[in-house]
Amino acid sequence: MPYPFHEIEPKWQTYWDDHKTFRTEDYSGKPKVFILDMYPYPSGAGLHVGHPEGYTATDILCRYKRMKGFNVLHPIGWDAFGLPAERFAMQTNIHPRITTERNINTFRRQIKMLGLSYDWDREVDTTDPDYYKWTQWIFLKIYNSWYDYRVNKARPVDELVKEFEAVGCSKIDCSLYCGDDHCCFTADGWKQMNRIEQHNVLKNFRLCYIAEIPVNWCEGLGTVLANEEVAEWTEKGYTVERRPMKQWMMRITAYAERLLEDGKELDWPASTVEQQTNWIGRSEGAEIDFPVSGTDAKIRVFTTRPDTVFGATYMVLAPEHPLVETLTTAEQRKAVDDYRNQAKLKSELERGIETDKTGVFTGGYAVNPATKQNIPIWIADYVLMGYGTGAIMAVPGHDERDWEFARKFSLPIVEVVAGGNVQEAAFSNNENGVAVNSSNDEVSLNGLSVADAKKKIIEWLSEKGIGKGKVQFKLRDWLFSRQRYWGEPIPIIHLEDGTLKALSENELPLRLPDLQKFQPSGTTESPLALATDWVNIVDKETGLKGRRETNTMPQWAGSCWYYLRYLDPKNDNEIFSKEKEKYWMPVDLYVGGSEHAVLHLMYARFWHKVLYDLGYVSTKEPFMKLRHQGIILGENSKKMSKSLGNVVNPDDVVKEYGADALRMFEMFMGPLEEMKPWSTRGVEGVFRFLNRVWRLYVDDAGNLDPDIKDVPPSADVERVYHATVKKVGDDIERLSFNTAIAQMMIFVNEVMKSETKPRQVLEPFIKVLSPFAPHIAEELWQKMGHTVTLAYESWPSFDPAKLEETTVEVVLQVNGKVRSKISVAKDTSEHDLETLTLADENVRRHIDGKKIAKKIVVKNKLVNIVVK
RNA sequence: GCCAAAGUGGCGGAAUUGGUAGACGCGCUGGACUCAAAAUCCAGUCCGGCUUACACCGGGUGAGGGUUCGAGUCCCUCCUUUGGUACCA
Repeated sequence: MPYPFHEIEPKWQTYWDDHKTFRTEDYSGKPKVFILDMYPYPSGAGLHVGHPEGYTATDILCRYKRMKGFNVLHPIGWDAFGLPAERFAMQTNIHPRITTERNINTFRRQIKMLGLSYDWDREVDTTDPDYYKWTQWIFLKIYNSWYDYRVNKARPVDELVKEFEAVGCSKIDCSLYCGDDHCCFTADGWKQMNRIEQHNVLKNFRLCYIAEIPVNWCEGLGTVLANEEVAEWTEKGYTVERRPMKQWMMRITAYAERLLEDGKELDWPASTVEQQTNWIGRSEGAEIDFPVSGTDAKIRVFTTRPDTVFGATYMVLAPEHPLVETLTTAEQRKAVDDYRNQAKLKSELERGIETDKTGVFTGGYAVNPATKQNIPIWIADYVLMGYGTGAIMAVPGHDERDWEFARKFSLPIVEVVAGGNVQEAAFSNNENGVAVNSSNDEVSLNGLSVADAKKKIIEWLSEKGIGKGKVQFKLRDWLFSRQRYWGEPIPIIHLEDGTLKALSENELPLRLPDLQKFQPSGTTESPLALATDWVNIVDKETGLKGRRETNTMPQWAGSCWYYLRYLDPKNDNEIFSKEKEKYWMPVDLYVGGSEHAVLHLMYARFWHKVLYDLGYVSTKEPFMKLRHQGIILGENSKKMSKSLGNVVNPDDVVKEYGADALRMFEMFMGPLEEMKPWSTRGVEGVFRFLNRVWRLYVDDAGNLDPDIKDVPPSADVERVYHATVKKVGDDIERLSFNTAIAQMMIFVNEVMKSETKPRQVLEPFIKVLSPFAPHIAEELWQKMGHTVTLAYESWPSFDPAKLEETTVEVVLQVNGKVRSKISVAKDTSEHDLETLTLADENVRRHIDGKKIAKKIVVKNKLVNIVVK
């Protein structure tokens, strides 16, 4: 008969619930630790076996830390806005609120079934108006802030207005905001502007703004997607097209440098930090203006190799570049128009697949500012409008792409860095090269290293006002709006005079209106556009008619700050109390899937930094230590999927083997971070172990085994016990749960072998087991005669002296090969070891008649005799 | 193509600092208990050779090379797998 997990698991879950065993006190005298799980999206399919993996790992750590005397914050909640619920609503007209609630209830039941020690009084739900009120509040904070590059932080727009009133924009580098410096104004100039004019100046500064840009429109989903999201949905078979649309953007680019810099200090998986680094894509170089021949226009390019400017023999603009229109000559008009139309039809993806270079000549020429020569201007789709300035100076001698293009269209190739053969291939990997053919009347780079040449040419360009050093990022601003119903409404009103008006804080939450139908509006607007009563309003302050923003926030919004709401989840007056934030933050350990490496984890860091700048949080970074749990594959080592029929349902596993067995198996499978296949046999293995544990303590009648007595343990049992306490503790700290479980198995095997059942080791062993298998542990603890939960019992200590064996096995090697093993007293001297080795029969066989060249003796470990 | 991580028995994996490779579990083989089965318990299990047996010998951590008394662990080259990225100027 297997042990009665069916009875004891619900029993203890009820006990923990009734006693609020895991409720966390703020400001207890104990040291704090904040251990966070990535909260789930409560899908209709229920929990899958991937969820318990990360959740059990953190649960074990939390239960261990409680026993070690820590005040542990370990909350859970629901990332419940999202597309699946809305798509279901489109098909059924059942309100997503209803399906969401149903799914949350399922998830909550399943999570409780696993015995996870969350503080359920801190549960959050992103779709709850009491929660999204604060998501909207943060949106307003971001909207009402601007990034002050002088002090490198976000500041309230109010302060900017005060500065404008005092000194105009004289102290601000406007080019960082509106992109040109012709609009500058004095204090008087500011005061003379009307409301609309002032509004239009400020919108260039806000961290949140509306822009008309080419976005990723997904017809199938009826919404736009952020660049970061495109891959996910195209993989699922949706098509995404580029389309210019007015969308809300967040100026995450202002934080590029800090996201990069602060990321270096985090205890995160290196690959995750690197993914973010790559996504941010910092490169140093220069912006250079190339005058267009015969006009006043200039083409601005970004290059990382300003030192090669003398080798720029032509220019290339992206087909969408605004100057193409004016540059194109009559003869080239048709070819250019054809090419541009072709390029428009091609998606980014198609552009990427084609490696063959294409392009057409515009007929226009620019002047290379270094050589003063006329160089032709082409358009080609290998230049992307979205990066840099959408235009390049082409240096075919030292850039592979330019070289290919020049070859194909017979454009001149000039060597400006010596060391390669530019007629045969671009010499681009030339950081050790020396500049040549690079001089004019004013400046010469010849003979300089690449690094020095860069420095010198940037100086010259700056002096002449034709260029300057520049750091360019691949990161773009975050496309923040979605054409959906089931998301947080954006608390903004579009007034009839064309201005935007943000709601004030006391108007929050701006609730979603109830809809009867959830189909797309038929235009590119969200279904909210059809809720006319909700959408159309009259602004009380100005009397102007207005229309509410019909876009909603992306799913990431709620998860950008949920960890903060856990600190003070019921606070109606403020987002969270500052004192509580100071006490609990930062998150000490965050565990979740690596699929969020650049999305959630970067957006959350961004919001956190804005809140930090504005003084609402006290740490620069939210998540100090991050670990990813690996994906669990199906039994056939393939990704779990319905179509392959290899999906494992945690409900079934718990029904058959119990939650403790499921938890233990998921931890025993292998290292937390690795991908690993499911194995039903493996579950049975740990289930067998739990049954052995049960039989160790409980007799056939279900009572505490009378053989458990106050008898001294054997030397072996005692040693293994102390080793187990040490190893399990150490392994939990290292999140190395598989080896901790192996050690517990060794302990149980050892006690089973022994004649006696000494209470003095068996009782504390229950505590060691309890983080992993809390239900069976509580039950055994009770059978031992205890009346309250063991959750706050202190973790057993071990005696280092007891760990040490009095005799050790020493390996005897000849030429590095093991020839014999001897058992000697611990700390036998090196001299004695050597003597013993040379006397060993088997060693002698291998050294007799040979010359001993060297003897290596490592105390308590080995002796190696080297012979020739 | 580029970047990163990883390759260990029949399988999942262990070896934390360069020092006994294969802990622990699964599976398999044999045995005990049983009318029988399940469950449980005991023994064995990297591959090969030799042996009645104890033992002993050879090989072995993706491949090849190197450093070292000694390498799964460090270095070089290559192969494979997984993840990320893809004309980013």
